[in-house]
Amino acid sequence: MKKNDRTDLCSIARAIDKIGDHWSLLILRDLGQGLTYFDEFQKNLLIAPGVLSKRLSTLVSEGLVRKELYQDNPPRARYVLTKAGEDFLPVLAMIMVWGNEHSSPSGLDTQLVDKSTLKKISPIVVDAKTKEPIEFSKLTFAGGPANSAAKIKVLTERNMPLAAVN
Amino acid sequence: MKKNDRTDLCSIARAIDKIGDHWSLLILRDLGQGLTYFDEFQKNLLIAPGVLSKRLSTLVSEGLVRKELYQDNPPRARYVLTKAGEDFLPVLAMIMVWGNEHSSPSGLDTQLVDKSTLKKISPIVVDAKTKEPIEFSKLTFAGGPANSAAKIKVLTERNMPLAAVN
DNA sequence: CGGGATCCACCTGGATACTG
DNA sequence: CAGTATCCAGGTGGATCCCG
Repeated sequence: MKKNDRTDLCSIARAIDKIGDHWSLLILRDLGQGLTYFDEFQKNLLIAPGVLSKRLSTLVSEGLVRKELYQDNPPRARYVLTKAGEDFLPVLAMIMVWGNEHSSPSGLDTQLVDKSTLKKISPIVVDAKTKEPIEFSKLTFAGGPANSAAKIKVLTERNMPLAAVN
Repeated sequence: MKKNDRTDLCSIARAIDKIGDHWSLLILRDLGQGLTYFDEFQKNLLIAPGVLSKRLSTLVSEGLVRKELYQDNPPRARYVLTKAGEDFLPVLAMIMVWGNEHSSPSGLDTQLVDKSTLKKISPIVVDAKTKEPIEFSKLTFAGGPANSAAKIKVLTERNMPLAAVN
């Protein structure tokens, strides 16, 4: 896929262009579990060091990960999630839910738990206002105030709403 | 990445192996918006036909999409989401939320709206029981009843919980 | 309209070795 | 420990043409 091609059209496409890579998603998952050192990622993911290095620096430059040098000589670093990185964890949580439902033939092997109580958390997506579970069959993605000219063209051709009403 | 490598370890990794591809995610997004014909995807995504064909059949074989022949001669088909495919829309919704927050430099151009009222929906992830927003900093991913031997090894080495408590 | 078949350039990951 | 450097194979996407 040619990067930066449709990045002006849709925040979903932009987000996918930024983090929609297998390795990046798995690294973010591990960061969310508290892994911090280059070596830990490499051992856990069985990823080639060069690839890991590139993925980490991409995540850093995209603002999802912060690299902290905790020692100068020799240089040692740890990686932690930024706010933007933490904000991505709900996506991973819903991926987990989908995987548990539709891609776990031998049973449940991944759960979200409270660190201190170890109680299980079951994430669901609701509307912020009503707290009602969202029925996706009744919804659609629309444009917004900042529609680009190209997006307005696409939406109009497809007879889709240009923005939400109040 | 070698496919089917760590697929026995974690439902997140399995899910990502199944649908964590740029094109597949964008196709699912379009399906969620009601696009149905090969041609529509191709025009909207500017994707090479061969690639689109492969992605669609992968999605079909993975059970997220159903291919319906609505005409025999010449053969014509439409593509629609299955239950598993619809269940993936919450993931896309949270990707949209992240993109709107962290990857929309020129403003809001993608929103989730009710098809009939055009009112805006704001998706958030909450715990199914308490309906409280999830604080991801307090959580971690744990194992589950169906942990494989390999996963038990990893969790133990990292001193992580093997499963949730009740 | 709904794709299948080809061809090719390139990119990317894997493996391995090495270094401060 | 924390990467960088190198090399290589092959997979993948884009482009194009074609067909019922």
